[in-house]
Amino acid sequence: MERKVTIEDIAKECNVSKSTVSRVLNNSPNVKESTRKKILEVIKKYDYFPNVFARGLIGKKIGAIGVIVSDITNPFHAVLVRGIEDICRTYGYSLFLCNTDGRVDEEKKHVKSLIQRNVDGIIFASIKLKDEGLNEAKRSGITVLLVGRLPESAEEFNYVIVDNELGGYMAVSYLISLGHKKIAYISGTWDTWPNMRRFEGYKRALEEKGIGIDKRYIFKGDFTLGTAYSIGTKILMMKNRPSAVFCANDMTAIGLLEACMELGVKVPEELSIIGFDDIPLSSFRTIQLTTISQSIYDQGALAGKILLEKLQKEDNNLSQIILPPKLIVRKTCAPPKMD
Amino acid sequence: MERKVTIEDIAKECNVSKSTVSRVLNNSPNVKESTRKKILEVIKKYDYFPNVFARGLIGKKIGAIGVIVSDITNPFHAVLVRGIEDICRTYGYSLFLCNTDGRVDEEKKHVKSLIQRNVDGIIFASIKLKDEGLNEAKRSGITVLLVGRLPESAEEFNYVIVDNELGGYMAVSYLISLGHKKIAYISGTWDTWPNMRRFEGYKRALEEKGIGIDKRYIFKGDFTLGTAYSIGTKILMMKNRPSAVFCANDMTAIGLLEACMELGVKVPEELSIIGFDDIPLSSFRTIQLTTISQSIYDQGALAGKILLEKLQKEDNNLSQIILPPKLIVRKTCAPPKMD
DNA sequence: CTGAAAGCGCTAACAT
DNA sequence: ATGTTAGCGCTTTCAG
Repeated sequence: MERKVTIEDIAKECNVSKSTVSRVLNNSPNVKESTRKKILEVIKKYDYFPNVFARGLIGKKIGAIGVIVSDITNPFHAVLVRGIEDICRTYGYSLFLCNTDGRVDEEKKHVKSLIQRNVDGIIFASIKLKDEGLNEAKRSGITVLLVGRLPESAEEFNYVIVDNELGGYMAVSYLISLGHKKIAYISGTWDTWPNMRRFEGYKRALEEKGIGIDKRYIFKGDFTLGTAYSIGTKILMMKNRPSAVFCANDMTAIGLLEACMELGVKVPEELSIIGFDDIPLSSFRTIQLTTISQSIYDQGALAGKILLEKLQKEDNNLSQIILPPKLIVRKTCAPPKMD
Repeated sequence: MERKVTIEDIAKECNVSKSTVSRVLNNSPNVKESTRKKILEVIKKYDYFPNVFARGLIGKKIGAIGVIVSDITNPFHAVLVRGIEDICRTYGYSLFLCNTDGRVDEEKKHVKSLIQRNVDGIIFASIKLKDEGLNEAKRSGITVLLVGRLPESAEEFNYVIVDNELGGYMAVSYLISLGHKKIAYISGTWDTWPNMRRFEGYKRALEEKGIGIDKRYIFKGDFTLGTAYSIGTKILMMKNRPSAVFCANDMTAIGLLEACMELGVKVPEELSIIGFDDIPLSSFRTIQLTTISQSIYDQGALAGKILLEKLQKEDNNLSQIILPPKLIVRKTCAPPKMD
């Protein structure tokens, strides 16, 4: 448990004042090349690093950001966080992980704690349509960035998202192009940005092709496998059963898939299923889900990159990135059975 | 971007010195009850919290720990981290997440950075048999705790693990009790504590029942689905094919399952498969893997709890907890086909 | 029981 | 180009 070496120690060893050491630490140009070199050497020799707290105390950057997700156990969030963390590492940043389970009070607590810790930035991955934590963060002056989801009004925020409306449109258009007309939607948690946007896309595709929306084909889920499973069994027992289902996310699709398995309904022969997200699970050989890809990892990495660049350059311009979704054709969609 | 309220502000408002405020902040007994009450009130009124950096600067606890995993994308780690984080939240602690991809240099970097940040403790979830980062952390005087895996010599560390040898023994004993004799093992990354211990269990079960070890039935994998899949196809084409396979972890088992699916081998009728870990995926209706449960979430939560208790009580005794594994019977094991 | 003052390690004026 | 000094917010002797 060795005493930690301080800027003073380095200064002494080099016969300079700590200001000079501080200057080379902060890349000030006003240092003679020879002294800079020497100081750098000694720093290396002692494996010295500036004390984060002394720095933090005077309000400087501390090289850490917070990431708020609803549940790291959800593969979508895990992959997203991984993308962010990888970027953090290359920039020498550390990452505070916060799980909220989608609860506003937990989110607010986390935001408060992150503000106290004076993090340089916060990435929100599980924003609500109305989000208090977000506003609190904004008010504190911390740079924030949204990934994957948007709140009601996002004009004044940095964000990286994929075009969820377009994704929904693509999914349903694909189903239609296969010949489907009776296309159901199993929603995610209703009052949520991704669900809204995907549903918009669903409606647009149907309307453009003159198919029209049948309310009996719209089911309210919550993005979880369990709920989707029970909705699935209901759908499969309907008299005028849909021939295809657009699921609000992959977990929902997989829940439905399980219901099919349980009831002996063949996919895609008797029912086409398309999801949204492209989580790792969806490409498993046992699943092979056709879906709309969000490029989750890339989305996370891009979000991290944009935030950290912004931090380093002290760039206060807004970055608002909308990525295109991608149709991933696997094995759960086929033309409808003629009957 | 309101100015932050400091201890000075509170002191002024209460007509006391900041020392007194500091005393109530630190639960010193030497404060008159009435002044304490008043100070507490004002603190609440201004929603004041002590500056983390000023505290950190003088070497006090900062209310944060680091968690080092190899990959948060791996469901095992995601669940573990979730367990830890939930406990952190109830204790008001923050959590630094570190991914290493199992690389020693990355781990060392992370450890260094955590030491610099003066975290109160570090939880290692992906320890190597020989682990430099671990020793570095130990040397720095930070409280460390190991979960799930142990290094070569763990006498001097806190840990929470499950008995992996016993788990392996239970898995293989179960297979034997079903009537299997030709039992293969697909290993994890060989030079790794869980793999070693599980393999020991495999051997003990076989030897105790007088079956003996057949080297042709031992395959070297690496805990990943992809590798397991290719090993799987090889196993299925063997002339004297095993009737059951003990897989070093669930991902391996699922890889093998996929190979079976691809080659039309029926599970469990033609091949029994048992895994290890019980990740969420294993209980999916499409998978229904029989496996050895590690109670991952509980393990994480317990680890977090023990570490934080230790931190709060400044308890330096060693805690070494060995949890029992549990056999989870689902649908991938059956008696061997008679031939 | 309470206050004054020193000091944690660093940066940023301000001098030189 | 470099040194001196004040100060960030807190805890902790040391006095009273």
